[in-house]
Amino acid sequence: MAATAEPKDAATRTEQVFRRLRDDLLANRFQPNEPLRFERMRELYESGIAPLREALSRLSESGLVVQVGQKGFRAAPFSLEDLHDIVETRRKLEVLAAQDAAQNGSEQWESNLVATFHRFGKVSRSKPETVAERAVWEERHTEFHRALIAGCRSRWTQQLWSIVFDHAERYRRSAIGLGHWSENEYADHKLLFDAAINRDPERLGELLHSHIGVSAERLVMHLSPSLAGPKAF
Amino acid sequence: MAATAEPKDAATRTEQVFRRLRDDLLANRFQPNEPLRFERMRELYESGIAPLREALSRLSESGLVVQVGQKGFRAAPFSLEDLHDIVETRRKLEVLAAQDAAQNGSEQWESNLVATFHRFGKVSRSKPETVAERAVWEERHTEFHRALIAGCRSRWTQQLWSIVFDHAERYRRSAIGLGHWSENEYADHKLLFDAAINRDPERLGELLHSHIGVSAERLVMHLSPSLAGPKAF
DNA sequence: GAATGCGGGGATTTCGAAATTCTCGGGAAT
DNA sequence: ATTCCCGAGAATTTCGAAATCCCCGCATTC
Repeated sequence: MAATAEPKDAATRTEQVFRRLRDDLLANRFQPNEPLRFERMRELYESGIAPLREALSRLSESGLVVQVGQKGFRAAPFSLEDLHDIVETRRKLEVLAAQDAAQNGSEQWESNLVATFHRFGKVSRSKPETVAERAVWEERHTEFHRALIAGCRSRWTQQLWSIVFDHAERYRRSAIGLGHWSENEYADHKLLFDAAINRDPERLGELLHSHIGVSAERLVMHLSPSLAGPKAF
Repeated sequence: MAATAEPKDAATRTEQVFRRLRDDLLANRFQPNEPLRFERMRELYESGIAPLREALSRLSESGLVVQVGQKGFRAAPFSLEDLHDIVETRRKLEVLAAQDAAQNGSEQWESNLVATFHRFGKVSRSKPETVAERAVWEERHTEFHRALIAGCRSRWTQQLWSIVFDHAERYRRSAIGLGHWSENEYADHKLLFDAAINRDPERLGELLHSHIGVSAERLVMHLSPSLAGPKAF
């Protein structure tokens, strides 16, 4: 048996396509509202139509793609209104979940959070320059927030949080290259980390609330120009 | 142009299968954890395999069915733990959404709520006896709760609420025939309705919190015997 | 007797093509 | 000039069968 458990068999082709498609969507490798035609998808993902349709169907259920009538699939559109809603919904869920984790998280949650924050810290002390560095930073950042709420007792809250966090990440990553970066990413998250480890739900809630709010404001500032058009996309 | 908008073209076969499958799942016409084999599904829904797989994929994304490895699809299992989680998550979302609706709901939301409560009232003054009556009651009940939060400004909160409410409804309807019915369904919902119309978020929140809590307790009492087994299903 | 390896049967998964539907430009009628 | 209709091309949707994989019983071996 290997060191770390690796359940990622990538068993079925639908699964592979689903994961790669989701990655590409979150990385904005498709334009918002761009039609996802099968001919092109077949080449891109080296698959028949059946697995593609299944993966796209699943993604349409969580809103990353939209399926119109008999007109196929498109990458989900962007809009300032949607961004605002996403952020607010994520904020409520994450505050609830994190506070519950701070109160009821297990020993194992705590130690996993320490390890995850350590990994996040290593890539957050300086601004990521290359695309690859930025991708790693995003991964670690997501990992940290997930680890923060992983101690929450409600599986469903975590599941719903994942959905809106995905959408938030899609917006966030669309601002890469627009100079979207804050100098105190590390310090901000350190505060969250400390409040969680100190089991201080009150403070953790306040910090999270403002952290998400501030990040969102900065994001809206960067994205407003491109999203302000008359039609939402 | 017809009187009321009817966008239900039932255009694509996948859509039809999806809707019917979802209905059958919510009505517990499949046993929890029951394998959903394609041979049988083909006969039941008069469809090829492709639309079935797509519908099942979408349903697996929201958790009504689970897809195992290369072993196909099953109806989602039941467990007391899951029920508890569902109820708590729904409670938080619905309280948040309803309070926002009470504060910010439009004129149109208000009038639609009146109409919906009227329809609900007509079937809630006496206990539904036949299966058909009970089905109508469930429909109107869902309609009322949806209309209550429809005034909420957050589309995403409403969307996430829909997911957990579906699961809650599945549990609730599994208790039909076990004498699961309360005499004061009408009175309880009348209080909610009044608080919403009076734009009293504080009171509406409290009422909803206890309404969902009480309903859940009664439900757990009825379902505990069948769900208490060593294995979750 | 218990554990291991091997096929047969059944079920899922995937493919390639047929059927259906939509798009869009050109032409006729008003 | 504008509107409406129609048909060719293109794209989606659906089907039936081939390919693949899993379960399970049985024989073999230690």
